[in-house]
Amino acid sequence: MSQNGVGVDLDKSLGYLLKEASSALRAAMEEVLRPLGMSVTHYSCLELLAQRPGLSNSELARGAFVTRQSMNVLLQALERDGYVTRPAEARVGKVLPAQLTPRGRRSLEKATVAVRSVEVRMLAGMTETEQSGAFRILQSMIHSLRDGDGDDGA
Amino acid sequence: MSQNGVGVDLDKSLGYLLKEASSALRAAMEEVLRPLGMSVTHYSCLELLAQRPGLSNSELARGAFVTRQSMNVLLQALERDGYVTRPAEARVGKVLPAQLTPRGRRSLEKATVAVRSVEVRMLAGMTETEQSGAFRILQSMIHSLRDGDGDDGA
DNA sequence: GAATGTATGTCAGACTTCTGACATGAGTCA
DNA sequence: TGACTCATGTCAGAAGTCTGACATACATTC
Repeated sequence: MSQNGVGVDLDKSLGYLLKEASSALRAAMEEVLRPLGMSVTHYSCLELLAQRPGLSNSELARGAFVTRQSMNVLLQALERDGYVTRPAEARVGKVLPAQLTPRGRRSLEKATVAVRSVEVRMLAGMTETEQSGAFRILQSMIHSLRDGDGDDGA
Repeated sequence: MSQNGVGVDLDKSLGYLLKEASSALRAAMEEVLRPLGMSVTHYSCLELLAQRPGLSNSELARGAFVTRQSMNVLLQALERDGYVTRPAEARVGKVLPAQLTPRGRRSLEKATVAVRSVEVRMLAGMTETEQSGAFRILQSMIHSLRDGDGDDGA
């Protein structure tokens, strides 16, 4: 079970640790959202719409880190069940701005409380300084990863 | 596109940022692994086996953050294609220790190089101190999230 | 020794997400 | 105006992952 001395040192890889943390966060969120009959992507979509009303399907997809095809499947279900509304036709271009219905907003309320409790638990034992340090570091990672996106920027 | 002043402040959520970073890492890994015909889970499985030969299906699943059923599907394919071997019968219990074949090891080599380059890119612009800080912070998050796993430990 | 609890490997089916493809609309540029 | 590029919404099929279930094997307890 412990290190075999091979040398690649998975135990010390920040990438692995990042994946581990993200996995733990997702699991914790799933756990508190399940009783509400909501998946993480489902919640993400609603939360995004609450904070930025009028987001399009593609924008929601980017915000929830899935493809626009996946988000479309979800959005159609949410629309069918009355959590979200979209105009039948686009006022400009093809973009259909989505809005939460009162039902969607109501459904989101409990979920937000549950998710926030998870985030609070995650941050437990970290000082303010450490939290802002984590913020900076994660942003640095994101920027570095997206910077050279396969093509060298030479 | 920018903050609407609603108040939940997704932009400042460490949970969201963690998901964003993890998503960027996964995307970067997929990008370099795709030319090698390998998925992230596929690579994770091989890397785990290289570092800890003899891991069982269930242990590999935990290491790659998927269910043992998902890992089983992958393992059977890897076995069929000659990247991995498992004994036909368990020497003790039901555990079947898996091993990389020479072909599996060869296949892993290029992938390891590719993935390491991604990790190096991710860490670019971070000092040693920041990296160890990131390490500690991520571990703290993981521990806190798993600590109270739904039931209060009272 | 028997009963219980826990962990494993595996099969089957359902669900989610993805890749590929197409048509449409806006913006740019000659 | 016309050609070109880019982004969007959407459909269809494929691939990956999950939940549920079952049989089996070990450990603990009585």
